[in-house]
Amino acid sequence: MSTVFLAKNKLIIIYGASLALLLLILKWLEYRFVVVSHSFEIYIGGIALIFMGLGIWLALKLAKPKVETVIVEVEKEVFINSNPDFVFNEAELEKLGISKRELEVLQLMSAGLSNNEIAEKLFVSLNTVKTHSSKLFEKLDVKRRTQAIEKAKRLSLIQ
Amino acid sequence: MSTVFLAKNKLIIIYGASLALLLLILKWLEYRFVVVSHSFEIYIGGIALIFMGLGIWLALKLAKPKVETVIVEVEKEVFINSNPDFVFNEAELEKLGISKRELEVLQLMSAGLSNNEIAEKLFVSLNTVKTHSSKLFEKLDVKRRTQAIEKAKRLSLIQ
DNA sequence: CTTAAAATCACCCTTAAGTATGAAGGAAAA
DNA sequence: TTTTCCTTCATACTTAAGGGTGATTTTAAG
Repeated sequence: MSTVFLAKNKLIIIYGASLALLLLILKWLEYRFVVVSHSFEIYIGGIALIFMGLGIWLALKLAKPKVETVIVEVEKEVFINSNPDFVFNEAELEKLGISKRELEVLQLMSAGLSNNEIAEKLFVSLNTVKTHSSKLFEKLDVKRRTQAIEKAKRLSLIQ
Repeated sequence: MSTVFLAKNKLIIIYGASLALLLLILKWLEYRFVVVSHSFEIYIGGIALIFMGLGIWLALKLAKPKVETVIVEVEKEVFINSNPDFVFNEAELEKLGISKRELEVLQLMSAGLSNNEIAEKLFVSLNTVKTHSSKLFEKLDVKRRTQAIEKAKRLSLIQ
């Protein structure tokens, strides 16, 4: 308890001790002043210097440290896989009669997946994916998946 | 020149002026001391307070600020699908070692053309297109043309 | 409760895509 | 001048993609 008290009030104790020491020096200087009567300016100068030093020390110890914040900008590239100004063209989707599952297949096609990978991802057979893609090509009036991707992107059916 | 000098030595000038003012106060207090002979302690206390204040002010003014480095990660959004502000990533193209002809094939692939159509358009044989596309896939580290298109768009190699 | 569309899957077949390997001419760099 | 890369093309082969047809089950709408 007492050690904690000492540690917490360390600065105050040091400051108090310093003041006591200063008073002693003052008394001694006063005595000297009485003996050597014409050293008044030196005495005042000493007091001034000591208290200025104390002020500096106090300020440096107690003042909140000035913090100069240096902002280092670290560029972190974030690839956005979605166009911010992408608006899904639901009207066109309905107009073409493309179903939910077909759209899913289309999106995965566009991501570069093969029919087999799409089948695995959607937990259906390869044949199912082929059926979906075939119907998709009919509805989009295209012949290949690459054309389907190009057209779907152009029509804002996919991002 | 003189204004610059004044600005640069502002602190020193202010400090000098403060010292001059203090000397005046000192002299005045000295006069008071002569008149009212028993106010010595008050005089000393005043000196002490003034110089301590000066010390504190000096310390606060002249103290070197602690430099705190704050690393701020600035997310640099890299949009890849937006057509209007498309910037061709030539650096990435060179980095991957993709040739002019390979880029042409890539662009036509992305437009939805088949290898045969690309061959016709570029007046080369189907085998040549296949060679180009194979090397393209190697360089892009992909396995299919749909993947190549997706990655190339992501890297801003094509629009 | 029908009915139609959607989703699922299968089989067979054709075509396209992609791999591997080799080769030859041309242009630019070492 | 040699070397390297690009471009071109060929053959043979494997795998993926796509078309056609038919069938079953599920789901949502009339």
